[in-house]
Amino acid sequence: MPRRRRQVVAPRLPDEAGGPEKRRAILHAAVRVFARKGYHGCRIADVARQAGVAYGLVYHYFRSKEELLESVFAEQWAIFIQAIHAIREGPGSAAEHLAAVCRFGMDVFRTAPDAVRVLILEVPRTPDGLRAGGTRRTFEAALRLIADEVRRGQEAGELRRGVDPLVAAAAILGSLELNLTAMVVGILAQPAAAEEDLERITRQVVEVALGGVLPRGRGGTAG
Amino acid sequence: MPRRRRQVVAPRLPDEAGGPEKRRAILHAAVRVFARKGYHGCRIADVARQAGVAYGLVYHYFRSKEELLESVFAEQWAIFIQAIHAIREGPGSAAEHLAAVCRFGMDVFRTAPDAVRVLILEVPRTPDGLRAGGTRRTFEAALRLIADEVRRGQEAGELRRGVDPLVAAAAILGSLELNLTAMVVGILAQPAAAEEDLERITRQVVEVALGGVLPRGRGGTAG
Amino acid sequence: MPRRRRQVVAPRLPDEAGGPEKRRAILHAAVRVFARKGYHGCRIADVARQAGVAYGLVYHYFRSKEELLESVFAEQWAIFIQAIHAIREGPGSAAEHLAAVCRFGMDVFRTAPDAVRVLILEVPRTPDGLRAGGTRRTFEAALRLIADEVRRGQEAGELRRGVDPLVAAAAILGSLELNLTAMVVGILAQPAAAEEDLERITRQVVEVALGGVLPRGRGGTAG
Amino acid sequence: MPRRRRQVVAPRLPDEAGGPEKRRAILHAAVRVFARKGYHGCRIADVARQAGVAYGLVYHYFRSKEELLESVFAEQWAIFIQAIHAIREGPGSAAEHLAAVCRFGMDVFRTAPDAVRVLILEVPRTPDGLRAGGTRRTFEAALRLIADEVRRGQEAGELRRGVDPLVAAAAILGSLELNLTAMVVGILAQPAAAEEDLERITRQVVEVALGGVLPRGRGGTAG
DNA sequence: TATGAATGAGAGTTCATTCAT
DNA sequence: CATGAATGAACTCTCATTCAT
Repeated sequence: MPRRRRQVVAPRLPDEAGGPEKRRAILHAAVRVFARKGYHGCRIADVARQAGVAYGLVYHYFRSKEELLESVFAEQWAIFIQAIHAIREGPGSAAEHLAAVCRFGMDVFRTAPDAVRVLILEVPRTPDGLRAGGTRRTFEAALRLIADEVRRGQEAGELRRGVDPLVAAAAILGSLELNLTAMVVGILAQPAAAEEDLERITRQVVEVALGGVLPRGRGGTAG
Repeated sequence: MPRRRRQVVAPRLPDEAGGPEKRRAILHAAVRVFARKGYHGCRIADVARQAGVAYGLVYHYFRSKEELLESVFAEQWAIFIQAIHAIREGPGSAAEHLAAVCRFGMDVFRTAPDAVRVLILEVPRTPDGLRAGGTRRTFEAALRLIADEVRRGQEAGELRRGVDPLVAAAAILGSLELNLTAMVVGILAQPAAAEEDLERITRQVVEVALGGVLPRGRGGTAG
Repeated sequence: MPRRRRQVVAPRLPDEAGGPEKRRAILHAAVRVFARKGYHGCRIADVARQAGVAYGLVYHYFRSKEELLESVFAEQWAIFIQAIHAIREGPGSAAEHLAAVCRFGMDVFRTAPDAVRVLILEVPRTPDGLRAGGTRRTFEAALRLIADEVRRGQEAGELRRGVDPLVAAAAILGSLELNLTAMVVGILAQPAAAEEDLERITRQVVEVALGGVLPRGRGGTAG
Repeated sequence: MPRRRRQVVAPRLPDEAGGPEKRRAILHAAVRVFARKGYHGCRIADVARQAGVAYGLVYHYFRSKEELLESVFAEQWAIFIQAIHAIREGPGSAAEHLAAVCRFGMDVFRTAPDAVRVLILEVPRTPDGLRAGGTRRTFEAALRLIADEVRRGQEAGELRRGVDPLVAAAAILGSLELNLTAMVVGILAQPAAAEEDLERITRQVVEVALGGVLPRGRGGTAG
């Protein structure tokens, strides 16, 4: 099996969203502040100070604190979803695509741990969290996108059949997420860890997320 | 493969440990209220009203709102960890043990969806969340417990070697958690769903969490 | 002038007020706790703990926290007023009587600094303080008692005439009080200071309170 | 005895130093409210209402209720200390200076009884009162300033030697304070009293504070 | 007498949001 | 666009007081 993974990753973090410079400064500051103090633990004033803009300007660009978080979330997930799309349209099998998705997530953590921190730990804290609103829709969209890729793989005979693609997608994303969480909170290696450590963990996460823990060739499952 | 899973499960929800009756009422009410309105979205008054006690009594038993959440968390996870221990000491292979753990998580959701909701969605939102404090320690303990079981399975030759047990444990718990999340937020079936739906999902979650999505007998991994 | 002061002092601190033992324990504890943490800075629970009695017992003996403070105040001032009476009825001139009063105040501070602390710093903090209620009446009574002694001295030709006895009384008590305050807060010597230091300060306080700062034999006043 | 006292007084109440208009309004309102209901007996809402500003604005300018009281205290004593400095640098003997200080205190009471009420009755009741913090330092500074003037008088031979200047200073301020207290609580004349009453009391306070109650020409002291 | 769990009004503080400039 | 003073509702926590035992 070829080791040419990078060719399907295509991360290319767009280093800006739309809008004027100060708006981006606020968004960028929000990521850092949310990551450091948490959504509920920070004040609009903190974001404004971090962005180097006046208090009131935050409200010029965002209707409310919640909308600010949603914007952060939407922007980050847009990147993630965009990456998934790029990967899907790239070469490789469905399994390779899914692996590339995991790999991309781990890479982003290496590059921008704050953003991952916010996505993983803070986003569900918005007043209605994943229960309703744009955040939930975005989350569901990502899940279905992965599930769709699983289905394609099943149809192509590359992936095991008989598993609900949605369950499989949740398992893959969940594996990725909890491993990221473990890194975020310091149970696994920190983002500042040595390159090879991160690389090794990444490889294992991909391996387990897709291949499970059971030995190859073993018949049924454990349950 | 035999279908005698229940023999290793041994859930036995203890009717909530120590403390006087009113204390337990408050704890129980907190689970419901946190589940319904979220930790940040509810007031102590809501908990007191739900418990049918006076406002001040909450502060008679718990130092602060945060401590109340931590107590809920500790109590719920104690149940989960206790179940893991019981499962480990029961009969069956490591793989069966891990499967039983997943199964137990899904069962609890069926029995007490509010508790799962709080554990999954609310706990990480305490002021310091998983970053520090007893909550983080409890989380890490559970993770290491699972990892230990994985290691035992690897040593016994029942599970694939070459995978960091901690990574594998995070993958298993993450699969479980995100599938539960998907159910909690309604993307997958609700807890009120038909028995057979839940049973089917449970089986699949276990299957994917442990066995991955790659077909049996296939050699390496996808990445 | 004779140096036989002690003969007119007759302090004799009654080491108990009426009521059962536990009541006295509470009163005694209140003095210590009020002295250490202040009336508004302490809770009934603190007093109960210090007294070694149950929470509710405080309310068995005292109608309210305020009544507890008033009881402390009344008891302490009763001692002070009783001493003034004893001094008045003892031998010596009016000036000697007044000096003995000051001396008594300083002596009590040496013996029971906590009690003085409460009288000086805490009593006026009761909800209505010196503005109304029994506390104010007690304070006024003491002031008038001193003023009366001044008047007697003036009539006997021992003290300067032409000064309102009430003003003079306030001046004497004020001198005493602010010197005690300075000691209480540590600007002057602490109660733990060497005997001779306290003795010297006491002598000077008496001297200045009664004799002023102007040199003897000088005609009018400075103003 | 010359009646030219006013030349050394130089009160000149600065119309309350720095800060925007609303800040001063809050400070001014705090003086009135603290004077009327006491520090512990009033709520921030009372101050805000009295100042005609919104609740939250109090916290925009002052970190806490306690800081508000400290600010009131600091501002009032700044005026007092400034007056003492002005008096010291003005013409006249040390005795005249001390008399002018007493006179100034009495004058302020006539002009702004509320401020005096707060200084006398409320300030020591802040959580740590005179025991620690800026309040205690300010108090000590004033005391030492007076003591210094006493020392100068002693060195110039205008005042009796052999008295600790600090004790003498405490006696003078104490005389002043307790006479003010007696006026504040209504035992002596009210600030609304006739001019001549206040003038007479003022004269007597000065006379007693500096000259004591012993007759002129009498040798030793009473104690 | 004695206990301490139970009560609930009250107040300090925070901070998202608005608005005049 | 930009600013930051001004607003006030909301909420946590405290603690004096009551009461059943």
